[in-house]
Amino acid sequence: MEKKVRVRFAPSPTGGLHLGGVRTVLYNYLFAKKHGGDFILRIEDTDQSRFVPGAEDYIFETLKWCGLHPDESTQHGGAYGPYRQSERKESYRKYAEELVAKGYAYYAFDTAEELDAMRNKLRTAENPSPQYDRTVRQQMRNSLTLSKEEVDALLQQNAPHVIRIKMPEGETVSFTDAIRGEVSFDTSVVDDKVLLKADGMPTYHLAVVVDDYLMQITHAFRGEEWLPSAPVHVLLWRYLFGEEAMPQWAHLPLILGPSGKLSKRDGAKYGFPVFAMNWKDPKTGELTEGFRERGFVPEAFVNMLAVLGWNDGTEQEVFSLEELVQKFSIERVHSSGAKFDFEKAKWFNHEWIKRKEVEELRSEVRTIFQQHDLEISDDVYLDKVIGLVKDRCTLLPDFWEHSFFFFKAPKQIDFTPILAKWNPAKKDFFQSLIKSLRSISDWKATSLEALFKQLAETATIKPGELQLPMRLMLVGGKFGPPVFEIAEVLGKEETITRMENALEQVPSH
RNA sequence: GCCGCGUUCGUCUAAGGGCUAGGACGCCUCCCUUUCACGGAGGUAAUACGGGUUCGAAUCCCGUACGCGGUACCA
Repeated sequence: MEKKVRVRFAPSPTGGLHLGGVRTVLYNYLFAKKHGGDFILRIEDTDQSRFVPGAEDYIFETLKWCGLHPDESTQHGGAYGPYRQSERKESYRKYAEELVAKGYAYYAFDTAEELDAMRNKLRTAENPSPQYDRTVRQQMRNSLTLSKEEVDALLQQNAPHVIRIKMPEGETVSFTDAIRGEVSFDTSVVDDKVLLKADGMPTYHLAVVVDDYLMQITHAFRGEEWLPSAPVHVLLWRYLFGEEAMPQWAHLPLILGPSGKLSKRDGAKYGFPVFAMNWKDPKTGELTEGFRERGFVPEAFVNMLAVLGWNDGTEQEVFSLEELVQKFSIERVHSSGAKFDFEKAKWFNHEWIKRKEVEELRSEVRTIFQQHDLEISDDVYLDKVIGLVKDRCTLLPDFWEHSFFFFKAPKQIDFTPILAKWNPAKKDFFQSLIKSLRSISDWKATSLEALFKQLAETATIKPGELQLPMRLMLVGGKFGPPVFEIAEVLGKEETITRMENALEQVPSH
């Protein structure tokens, strides 16, 4: 039977999208694509106080860069919209009221001060975080302790209130996690979570259940930090829509930093990015560096993220997005957290730069050069250069140091590496080399090398002793690809010009 | 504190009762190359601890330790 899958990811627009968040989206995306299902993105903006302007656009831009952009058809209009929870506000209250009517939830009128007072009173060394649970709800101001008349009156006059779930006592709630297998909880130790806030917005707990039901979500992968609240969600499904209709869940392991959970701070502290793209918080002005700006190609970023906690069982490590879609399976996702290793991330980028076609790198490399005030118009020449140096570049900005000399003749040449062994015979050699180069018709690295060696033999100088001077003349230092390949790309005119200029500069004894 | 989830080289991982625990990153050595890389060949290094079950345990069970997460009108 064909599987009809609809997965969802609900990024919060409250500040960037860290590695773990992108990976969650990625796994949801891979699973949906593999099974021919829809990949729905829901925007969780029910906490207006934490809303950060621009964050939503940032999330969509990030996913676009990664190649994970949801289909327009599943994101705008369509049968399951709207996709922004603030726009769905009205639909939640109804379900919360239904729960109250059925006796599974209750109104609570406690003020923030009253809640504080309760927690302060109950706090002890053994119980550092007192919960609003079955042991205290009878002492609080809610529809379980107040008379029906009082409750009705309070509701009538719009007294601020929330709706809390009434956790049953002594029940074991369990469900099967696609990664961890059966997980169970004792309801006695779970608190009476708020479902509907005083401002009428749902909390995540109510929203996720209602939305998953309304959007007919079949599978939902989310971070491990949600595991402890899973029993609340199971119960809500049971009370509202029936547990059979509940989506298949998978709780993804966390991505860890050098010391504990990966944080924005780690990035700054250890010098690696933690976001896909640069993110500047408009409220604090704080900038978090992105992989894109650091010089990563999206293929490498996605690849690196995918295998941080998943593998296909073979020894393959480099996967394209298409391959990942094909090979991904949620069962092979690890249950333990993975520490992020920037060195390995760089290795993936190196691999991808090597694998990518020259044309695919063109615009990125052009951007790098522009950052060094170098505008390149000749695509054919640029392509040759990229083809010659891409194997030596780990990050995109490396293209500059590995190829700037193809576009700028060296102004000053450091001759120190060859000075000690420099002599008139060598100078003669290069002068006759220039003469021969002028008349050579086949300007290819192999031909140039053959000619070079032949002339060296005639001059009875070891070719090896002449290659370094040649390199210095062409690029100005001890770096770059094989010297004759440089000459080939540079072309006859430029090569000869550079050699002549350099020969004039060599200090003679 | 309580609840939950985890634990194989430094790191990411393979091995789902049975060969000398395999691969990759990093690091080291050598080869190639009279630049530097790429590439090639080697090397280094792990089943947290203690009990069971079994002819046989990294693998199954129990306990301990450690790590992480949760314990908000945040997601």
